Amino acid sequence: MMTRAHSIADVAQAAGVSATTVSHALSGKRAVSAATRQRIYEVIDRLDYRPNLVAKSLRSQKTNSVALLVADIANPYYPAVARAVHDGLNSEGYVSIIGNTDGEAHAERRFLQEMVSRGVDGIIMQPAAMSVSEVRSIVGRVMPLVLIAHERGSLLADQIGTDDARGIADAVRYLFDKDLTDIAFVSGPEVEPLTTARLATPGIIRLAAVRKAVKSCGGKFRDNRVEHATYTRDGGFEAGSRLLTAFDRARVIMCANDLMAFGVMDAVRAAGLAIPGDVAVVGFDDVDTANLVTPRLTTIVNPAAQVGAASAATLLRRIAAGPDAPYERQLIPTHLVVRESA
Amino acid sequence: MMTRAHSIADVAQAAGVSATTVSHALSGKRAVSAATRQRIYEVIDRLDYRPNLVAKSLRSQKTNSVALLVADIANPYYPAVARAVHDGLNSEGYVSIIGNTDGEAHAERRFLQEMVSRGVDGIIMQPAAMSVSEVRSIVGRVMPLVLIAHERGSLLADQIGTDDARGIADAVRYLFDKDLTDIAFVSGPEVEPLTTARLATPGIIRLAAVRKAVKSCGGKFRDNRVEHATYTRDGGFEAGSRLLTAFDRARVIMCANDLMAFGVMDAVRAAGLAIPGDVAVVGFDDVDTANLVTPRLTTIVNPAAQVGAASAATLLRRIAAGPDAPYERQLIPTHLVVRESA
DNA sequence: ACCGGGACACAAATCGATTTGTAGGCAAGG
DNA sequence: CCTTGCCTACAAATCGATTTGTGTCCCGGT
Repeated sequence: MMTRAHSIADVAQAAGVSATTVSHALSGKRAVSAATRQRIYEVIDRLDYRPNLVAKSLRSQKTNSVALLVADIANPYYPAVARAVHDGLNSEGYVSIIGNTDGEAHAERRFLQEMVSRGVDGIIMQPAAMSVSEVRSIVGRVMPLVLIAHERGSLLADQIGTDDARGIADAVRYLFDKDLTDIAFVSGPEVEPLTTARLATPGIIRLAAVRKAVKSCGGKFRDNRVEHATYTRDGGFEAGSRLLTAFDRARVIMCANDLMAFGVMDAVRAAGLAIPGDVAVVGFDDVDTANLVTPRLTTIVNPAAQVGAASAATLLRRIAAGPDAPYERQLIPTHLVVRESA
Repeated sequence: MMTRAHSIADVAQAAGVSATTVSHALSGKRAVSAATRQRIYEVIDRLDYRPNLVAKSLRSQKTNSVALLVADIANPYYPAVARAVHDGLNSEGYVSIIGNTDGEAHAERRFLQEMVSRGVDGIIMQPAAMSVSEVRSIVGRVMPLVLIAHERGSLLADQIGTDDARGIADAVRYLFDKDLTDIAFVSGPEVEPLTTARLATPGIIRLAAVRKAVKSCGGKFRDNRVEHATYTRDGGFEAGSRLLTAFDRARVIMCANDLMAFGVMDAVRAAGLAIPGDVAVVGFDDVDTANLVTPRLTTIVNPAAQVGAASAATLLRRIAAGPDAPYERQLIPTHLVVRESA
């Protein structure tokens, strides 16, 4: 027999009071006599009554849920972000609905639509294929929205980004101190000329940071030292191979992420060269694995957990402050961690 | 000015019809004349109307959402599971609410309660601290529930497990072929005697499988070759060190997971020994990193994506079939992948 | 001319909670 | 003795959609 869950009306009837009184007993918004409250609690226990949050949400126009949109939760970087977001919001009573977009615009759009329809109280998103203004046009002006992004222009949402330039400046200075001044860089896939709409990719941002850091150290960055590749170990292997077979082979290679750095290390070994003796390698992100490979990877710490925590905290502030408070932009610092590969 | 989102009533008014007609035009449950439908669609476009899914859920008693409860999404194993679950359910219109329990009973209980109150249509859970019957007592008999677990006893829910014994048998046979018959095993933390209520831990299950495999290969498993440790790299390091400093030092070490295997490899190196020349090491899980360490780790593939996909598929079947269909139990095979460490 | 049956649209009930208006009972104060 | 006000509890409206019952109009068949 399909006994449906009990409703507040069942409780009211069993306790010999009205639903109103039960509601007030639970919420405390109006006084209920001690005797009545006692009776209600007993009935609730006995029937194992649990309030229907869907009904509550409909009435209160608040779902206590937020959406987290990332490219791919199975990537090494996102789980730490997701975990921190989860913890930050959970303690305030929010649950997280997670969406994987694979960086595809239509998936991002579909998810945003769906989340708006579901009435989430806020959205944390790493936009991959959509412009900020397009995101806003879907979610509306008042939806609390935190972007995990590097956007420079005018703000249409709160933003949490990482200060990639800082860690990169550290790294470049460190390399210069070791007299490794002719730095090569493995960036992300080549991308169509930046429209104002689109966000810059990590590869582009980090390349620019290297350029600037080299210059400010008094060095000279050579454009033929840049290789483009996919953000994978294979991409790194190919880019690394090209940098090593050139007539004037690279002696220091920095990479836009750790996965590529692992591929570069493969390429160096395949060329029969030593790390860091012949070629020094520096990564970016400091995924768990960076500390496990041999030699252990010198890299720049990209603090995923901090990004997640800051995103959650900012979203909560936005929900509390309303849509008219000025947008926040926060930069999480990055820093170099020296291990064995450079 | 705070312009609230449009409701079906707004659409009806603007189109000069009743809300009923708009609903029927959208759902197709009853006929609506072509002209009227056309007009309604235009208004919907113009107002950018999107149905409120909370209201829909209240009426239909279906939220098109499922909960995924794991110990820690930031662990290396779960993201792949989560991703597969997400994909399997998303294509059927479900969203996933994710909960991290850290393996703590009270967090598991709290989350289950919350998800029931939120009216999720199903739950996929890796129980860590709760017994199955306790889980059932919270979620109720009719809630579609898929457990990612190894439970042997009577079924109270659908179960997806991995056939750890199979990959372990492969591995043991492989080692015996190389004449490595005196196998040591690094298991998980020592645990109080099993109550019938509690589920067996991976460490216990895998240790038992090794014992059995050794016996069926005609070998003899020695109990002093077992070390207990936490499922971490540090745990593996300590357990490995103990196995190596013993008078009769181990020459083959299998581990309950890859992280421990990495720690064991550290210990072997710290002892100045070669892998696999002096000591062969075998892991379990095949996390991404297993293929990145030096030497590359020989391990047993624990197919997280398959587990996730099977969980999602099973949950969908359960939702379709209702609570009275017999429970399913599915074992995902594991297999050995030979690389360099053994 | 009458009846049967589509086709089409609307009103009202429903899902389960919250919130507001109101009313009865009782005590204190003028 | 009557007013004022507090305490307590209930009835009804509300959130936004779906679903069912009902009614009207119009066409074709006899």
